[in-house]
Parts: sequence; structure tokens; C-alpha cells
Amino acid sequence: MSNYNPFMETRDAISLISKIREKVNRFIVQEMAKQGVDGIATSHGDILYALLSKHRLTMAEISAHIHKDKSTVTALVDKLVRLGLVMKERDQEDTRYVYVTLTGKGKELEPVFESVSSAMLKQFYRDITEEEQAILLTILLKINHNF
Amino acid sequence: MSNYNPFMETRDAISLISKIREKVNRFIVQEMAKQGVDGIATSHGDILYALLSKHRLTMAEISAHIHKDKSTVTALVDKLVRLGLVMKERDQEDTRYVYVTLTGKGKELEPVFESVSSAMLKQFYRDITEEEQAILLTILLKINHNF
DNA sequence: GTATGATAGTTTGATGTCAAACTAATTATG
DNA sequence: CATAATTAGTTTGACATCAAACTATCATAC
Repeated sequence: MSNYNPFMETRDAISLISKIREKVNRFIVQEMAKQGVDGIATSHGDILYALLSKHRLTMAEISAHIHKDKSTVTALVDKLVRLGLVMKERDQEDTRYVYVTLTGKGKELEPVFESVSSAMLKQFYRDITEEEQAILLTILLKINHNF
Repeated sequence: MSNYNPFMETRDAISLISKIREKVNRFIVQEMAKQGVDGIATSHGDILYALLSKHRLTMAEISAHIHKDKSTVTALVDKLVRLGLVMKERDQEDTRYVYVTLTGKGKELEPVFESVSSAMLKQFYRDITEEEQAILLTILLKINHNF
């Protein structure tokens, strides 16, 4: 292949990874909107989803969970506060810490998340055998470990 | 696994794809900076790389190549113009079209691109056998096709 | 041949994102 | 104990990105 392009060619694994990630994100946002959860990005979804199982997280913990800079988390959480989905409150003992928790309205989103993520997984793994899924995971873990 | 998180868990394929993409991007930007090409994002690199083999592209063609909105391409190309790496000129026949070409300074980047992309591929596929690479590609193509 | 529609790019406004500088509070060190 | 260093979050400035509105040009239709 003389015209091989390691950044962008459609056929190589690296650009496929970019494209798939893009499509997954778009799919999630669309499905959420379809179920009435509008105007939030996948990062907001990641935060809400984390809070469903963890109940209470500090800003730094959220940052670590979703792999976004702490200043980004400030902006994301503040938007969720504006949307009435989460609450922020400072720790009484050590006032540096800010705890984020779901509001009632935030908790109501649980079924939506369940439905969206199962729809996404179904689409993602359509026609991919269990064995292929396992192989894929193994290879991706190795590649992830390479960096 | 009771705490399975389809958006963010470290161990599932979907979040691995996000992480790997992130790491690949970071790696490319860092390697470029190491070789003196500073202040440009991967999207700028994609444009420059495309222009190395295509000589002349319209804004719309660039948009299609790098899968970014045309208004994004306007901003990206204008930055490359400011950096002195590309030139824009309107088609004489049909003045709606804008052709983008590399300047001399832009063309000088070719060896940097070659070096960076080969370094990236080497890192990406370290300890991944040829067979695994083929399997990975097959599965990713299927998943990409699922959306 | 003028009006309608399509096409190529740009502009504008909003948003997610990061890095660096900053504030406030706690901990460690001499 | 007082000063220095660390830690948690926020603010600020820059930038990539998109969608929608807009401009300018070309093509089509009647």
C-alpha cells in the first residue's frame, strides 16, 4: 500500500478506534435525548453514572473516575447543579473538600442510564461472538498497556 | 460483576477504546513537540499529513478527510496559515472553492511525520503479533459497521 | 433571463477541555 | 509556634469543536 496513512486511513485499527469512540459517544447522546435527557454530554453522563453507585464523591474523585482535569470537572459539575441533577456541599471537617451527590431528580435518571447503556452494548457487540469479545478485550488491554 | 459500568469501567472494551485513543493522541502531540513542531493538535497534523500526499485540497475535501465540521476546518486551516505551514487560494473558475496547499515550511515537516507515525505504530503494536493485529482489525471493522 | 435552489466557506455563539495561576485550608518542618 | 509545603477547588485564558445563521457564487427551471 503506497498511500498508507497511519493517522487517518479508514482501514487501520488506530483510526477505527477513533471513529468507533466517536460513534459510541454520538449514540449515547442521541439515545439519552430520545429518552428526554437533553443537553448533556457523555462526560456529564459519566459523572451521573458514577454517582449512582458511589453516592458521594469529591471533585478530585470524580476527576480520577472520568479522567478529566479538575478544572473541567468544576465546569461539568456546575452545569449538573444548574440542571438540578446534583448538589455540592463542603466537608465540615476539612473545608477544602467538596462532596457531590445526586438530587432526587438526578436519581430518577437511573433507569434511563440502564436502558441507554444496554442499548449501546447491544449495538456495539452485534454479531461479535463471545470469543471475539474476549480476544478484543485481551488485545486492547495489551495496547492500552503499551502507552 | 455487580459493579459493571458500561461507560467507564477500566476493564471493558469501550472505555479501553476511549483511553487508547486519548493516549495515542497525546503520544503524537508529544512526539511532534519533541521534534520541534509545537502548538498543533492532532487535527492539524491530520490536515498536513493529507496535504503531503494530495498536494491540493478544498476545504470541503479536508472536512471529509478528517471527519470534522467545515466550520472547524476553517479555524484549523486558518491557524496553519498563521503558522506559515499552508496557503489558501480561491479557484479562479468557481470562486466558491478554496484550495489549500503546503508551503515550503509545511513540506519540510514530512520527515517529522514519518518519524512520529512510525514511532507511534511501533509503540501501539508492541508485543501484538501479526495475527492479533489482523484479528483486531477484523473485529474493529465489524464494530465500526454496527453503528 | 430572472428567480429558485444548491453548494462552498465563513461567522457567531455555545460548550467541553486543558494548563497555569490563584485561593483557601491543612499538614509538615525547622 | 511560625513558616513552608502540600492539597482541593476555582478562575482565567486559550482552543478545538459543532450547529445554525449567513454570504457569496454557481446551476437549474420555468
